[in-house]
Amino acid sequence: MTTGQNHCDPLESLEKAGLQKTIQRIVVLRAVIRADRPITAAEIYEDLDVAERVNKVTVYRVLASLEEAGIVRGIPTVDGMNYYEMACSHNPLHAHFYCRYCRAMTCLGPLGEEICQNLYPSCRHEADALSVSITGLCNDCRRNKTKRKEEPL
Amino acid sequence: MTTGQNHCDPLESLEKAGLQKTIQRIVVLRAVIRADRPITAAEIYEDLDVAERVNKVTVYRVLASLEEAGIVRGIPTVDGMNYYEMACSHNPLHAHFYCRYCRAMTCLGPLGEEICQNLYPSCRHEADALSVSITGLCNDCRRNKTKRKEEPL
DNA sequence: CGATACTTGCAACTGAGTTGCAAATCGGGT
DNA sequence: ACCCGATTTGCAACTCAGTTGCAAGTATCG
Repeated sequence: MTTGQNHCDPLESLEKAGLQKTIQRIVVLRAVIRADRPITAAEIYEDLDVAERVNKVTVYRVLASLEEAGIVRGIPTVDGMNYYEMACSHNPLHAHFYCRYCRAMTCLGPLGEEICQNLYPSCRHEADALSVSITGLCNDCRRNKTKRKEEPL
Repeated sequence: MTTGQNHCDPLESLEKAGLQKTIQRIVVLRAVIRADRPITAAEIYEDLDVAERVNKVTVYRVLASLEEAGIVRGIPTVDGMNYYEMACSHNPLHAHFYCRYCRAMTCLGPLGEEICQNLYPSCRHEADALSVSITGLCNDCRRNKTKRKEEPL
């Protein structure tokens, strides 16, 4: 589940959301699209080359406005970091895998209709987000288990 | 899903886990049991009366050792806070509801067998935790929507 | 182009959680 | 019951993701 995000056009998304089309928003949005997997604000900031430098604070603010506009989606992890992905690229109801060692987050694909049907009714509140996350060791980290010096979180 | 945690005995749990039975660990463990819903380290610290004062740092360290020993279970939220609940009180696979306004977390009950069966196989990694969390407004906060001055996160 | 509302960058701050280290406590062996 | 090494605690200082206030800059609309 790591393909097909490139049909999301930054300018078009901002237009539709009624947000001003600033360079900073376009740069951040492009970084999220380019990543093609959920990434953190810090990763976005570090991945920007000198030409498209954007202040770290701005990255946070842009992500917040993009999330509020429904353009990106935030995903929290066990260690309190927030990851962002394009909202347009998936069904809002899908599961993620988070490696507690290398801290990479991958998408496991959309949840089946039956699963969602089963989860929501049990909730007698006004729900607006459903997040399923599986934590553990990814294949790479598991393979390198014996070579590692430090311990996972 | 807020009952039946009191059968977890602090001393017995520590004994079984092979952890030293210090006052601090017992005090923190009692606070988690007393809460009868997932609570944060800060809440635990504030809920302690003068007689059972434990340093804030110790609360974090105790929770970490209790989690590692499998006595309590940590649950992350969208705003990066960690909630803890007794591991013995539920099936490890259950869903939580988190109110993005009052930040109270409640348990929605265990996930059905079919749901878990559906989620795990899609994951080709070494999974050790499955967390399902539904975020939104709880009934109290929804009811008071019109009265509120500040906005939810 | 010019007015106005929104956005950015900077610096200083917040708040959850961590770390280093000396003092206190636990618990197994005698 | 007491001693000693191993573990745990408290304190203070730190880290680090994320936020805030504010002045300067920029987008958009007429």
